[in-house]
Amino acid sequence: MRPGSRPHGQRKHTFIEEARRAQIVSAAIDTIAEVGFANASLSRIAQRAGVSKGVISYHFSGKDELMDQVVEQVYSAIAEFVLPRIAEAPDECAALRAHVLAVADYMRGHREQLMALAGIFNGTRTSEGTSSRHRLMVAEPVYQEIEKRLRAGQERGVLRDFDVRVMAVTLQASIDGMFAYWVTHPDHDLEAHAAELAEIIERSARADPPA
Amino acid sequence: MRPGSRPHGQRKHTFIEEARRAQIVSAAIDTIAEVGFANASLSRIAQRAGVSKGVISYHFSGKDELMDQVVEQVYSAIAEFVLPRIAEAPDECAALRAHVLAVADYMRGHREQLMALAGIFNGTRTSEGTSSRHRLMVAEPVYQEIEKRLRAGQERGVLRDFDVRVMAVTLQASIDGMFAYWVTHPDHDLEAHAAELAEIIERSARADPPA
Amino acid sequence: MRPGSRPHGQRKHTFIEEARRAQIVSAAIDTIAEVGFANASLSRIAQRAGVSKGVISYHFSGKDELMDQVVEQVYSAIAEFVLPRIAEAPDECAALRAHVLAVADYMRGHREQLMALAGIFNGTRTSEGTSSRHRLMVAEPVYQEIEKRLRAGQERGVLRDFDVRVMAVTLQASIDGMFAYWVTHPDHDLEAHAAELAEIIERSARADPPA
Amino acid sequence: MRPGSRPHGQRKHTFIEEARRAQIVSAAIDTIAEVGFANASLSRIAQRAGVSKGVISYHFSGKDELMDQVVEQVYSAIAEFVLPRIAEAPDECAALRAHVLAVADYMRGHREQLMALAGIFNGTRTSEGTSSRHRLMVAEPVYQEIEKRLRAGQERGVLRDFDVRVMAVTLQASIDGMFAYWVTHPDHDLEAHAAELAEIIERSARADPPA
DNA sequence: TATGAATGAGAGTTCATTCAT
DNA sequence: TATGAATGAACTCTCATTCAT
Repeated sequence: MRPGSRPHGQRKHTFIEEARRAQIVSAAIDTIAEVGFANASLSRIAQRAGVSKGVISYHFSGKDELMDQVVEQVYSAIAEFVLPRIAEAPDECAALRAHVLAVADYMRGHREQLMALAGIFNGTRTSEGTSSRHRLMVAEPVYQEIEKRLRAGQERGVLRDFDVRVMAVTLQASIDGMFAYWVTHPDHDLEAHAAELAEIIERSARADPPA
Repeated sequence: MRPGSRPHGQRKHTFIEEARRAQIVSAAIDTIAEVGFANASLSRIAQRAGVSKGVISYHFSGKDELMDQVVEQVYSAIAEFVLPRIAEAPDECAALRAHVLAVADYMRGHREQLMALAGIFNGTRTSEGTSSRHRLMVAEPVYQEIEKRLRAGQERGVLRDFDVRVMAVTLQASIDGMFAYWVTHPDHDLEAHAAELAEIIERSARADPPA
Repeated sequence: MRPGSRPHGQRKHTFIEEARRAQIVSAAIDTIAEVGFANASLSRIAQRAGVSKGVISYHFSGKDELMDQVVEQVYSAIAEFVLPRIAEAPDECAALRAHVLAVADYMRGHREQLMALAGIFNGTRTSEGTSSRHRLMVAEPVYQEIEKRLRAGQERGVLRDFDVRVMAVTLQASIDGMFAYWVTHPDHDLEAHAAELAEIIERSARADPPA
Repeated sequence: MRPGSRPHGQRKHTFIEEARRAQIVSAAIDTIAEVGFANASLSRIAQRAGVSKGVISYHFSGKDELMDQVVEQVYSAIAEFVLPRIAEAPDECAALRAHVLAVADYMRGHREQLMALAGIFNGTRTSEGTSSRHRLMVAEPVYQEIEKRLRAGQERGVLRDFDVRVMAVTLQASIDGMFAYWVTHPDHDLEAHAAELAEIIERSARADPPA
């Protein structure tokens, strides 16, 4: 709508434009993490960003686009951190362990970011009523990589013959659960939890030893 | 502050009173399932129930109490269905399988109910910003039973020496994940998923065979 | 309206009917005194009376009539107490003193009643915007008596030649002020205040001594 | 809780901002004067101001702040008008007269303003049920000045040895009563009333002539 | 670009009143 | 007579969005 007048669409953004957007996205993350998605009004976000409310409307087509940007940015950061760790793994079993441990590592350093992510997914409902997402802490490219590894592991005989989709969903859900538990129990030993979870996953996925 | 002569407290409720409450709770469940917790206003709920907005205020002290009732009712129903199935299991390993399969069975028949439950938990934020809950589909008494079984299984040597808390959290998260995946993929074979998940859980928890 | 079906108009009331009305009026007084007129909903009044909300609507045509009854009852009680005390006064000057002291006496024993009265007058606005009343603690018959006495005193030369209306208004306002001050300063010595006020009134009203 | 980026706190207000606030305060005064405090909803006030309801919430933190502003503004205006008139008085007796006459003068020109003031004080109840105020038409600084004058007059022997507090309360109440009578009897001669009242006050307060 | 101002819809809640039983 | 249930309007307040400057 109203072409040219607003930088919302697929336009090329200027540098200063991008800086403002990043600043606002960052303020949104902090705000959601602190007061929850439901209470993260544009007013509050603008206030935290130190800009006026109108600025947000100027740079984003609406609250929805802002939230989309938050999600995108957080997912990019996760993938950038986690993917290399998976890549280093010598085999598929190790890759699963690496995934769990890497995400836990990332959690420790980005609690707020991830709380915002969770807040958005939990608070945003599609018109059909429920979040269109069934996973939180796992970015799309990471998910793809995991599925690929699971299949490769099965082909190489390292992993047993489970349903790949179910295993992937379970893995992600377990990671999300770890995060949720940690958020509600801040003194919980995240590292130990990750180690235990890695063991659980490995045992559930690895091929039976030859008789 | 405390409202007038409304039947909110621990009063004895008449039959017709209880009927209305049940009707409203039911309308709330349907509404949340359809439009999500965030959009489930009292107006909409009342509209769906076919009553005026004031009726809800008359029968419940506020939106919070209504949501509490929804949660309570759904959890009661889950526990009533799942606990006996667990109880029938011959040993701890079977109990874990039974749990997974029972919950999946319940899901199939109560999709909307559980979507509402998820909606409430996801949409309700504490003042600190995130849901105080880290699990959804597992009612408190069921959780207690599972922890007890895990410990008993370890003592009897049927289950290996994992961290009980982590295993319980993972189990619940996996079940929640199964539900979330099914909700976003309605054609997904829930029964098959449950069977796969049960296998995953059992493999991750059972004791190693003697060498 | 709806003649015969409701006992609101000038019908003859049965004994039990009157008892209920008195009970409700009494509950209204207590409620207003405690929570203020603005917060004295019919719900709360009914609750305090131990009856259902509908009973009030049955016995009174509406909230307005109930409030009218409260005022009427309180005023009757005041007049019944104060008029004899004025009547005993030997002369007009003494009558003014007697009035002030009698009302103060009554106040001490009927704080709540009078707070309710004040609450109603202050809280009820006519459609023209302001209370139609300019005095509170002085019932109509008492007012008439005072005006009569003031005039008589002037005719007999005991009181000086002031404007009777202004003096009466000032007298009433001073009494209302005494009550208001006492209500906001419960430890205030009401008896001493009344004595001082009587002196003030007498000095302002009595005839100058002959030169 | 605290709202977004609204200009409520101790911010520097722009000129246009102040203009709007003044406009809304003015509309509030008119509305309260016309329909009474109890019926002066934000809707009505906004309607009279010719703005939307939200504007009030934008410029004031809530209804309470708006009412506070009304009171503050009216009291400031009263004090600004009355205090100089008292200051001009040659002695304490004249100061009392000046006070009464000045307030009456002010009333004549600001009927609506003062009706709004009365409406707010009468309509606003503390949790204990009654207005925390026992006087209306007398602003705090004026009250202080009066008490000071009364004491000074006693020390100089111009005024007799009454209880200062009681005299001050009575004076204020008499003024409030004059206003209330005038409001309910618009044709009443306010100037004559004030003159009579001044005489009443002076006679009640001045020292006895030496024998 | 950025802002403060304004809007209007919608939220939850309270309440006087009505009515079938 | 008395009740509990229901109504619908009105309340204050919040918020995403729009727009003139």
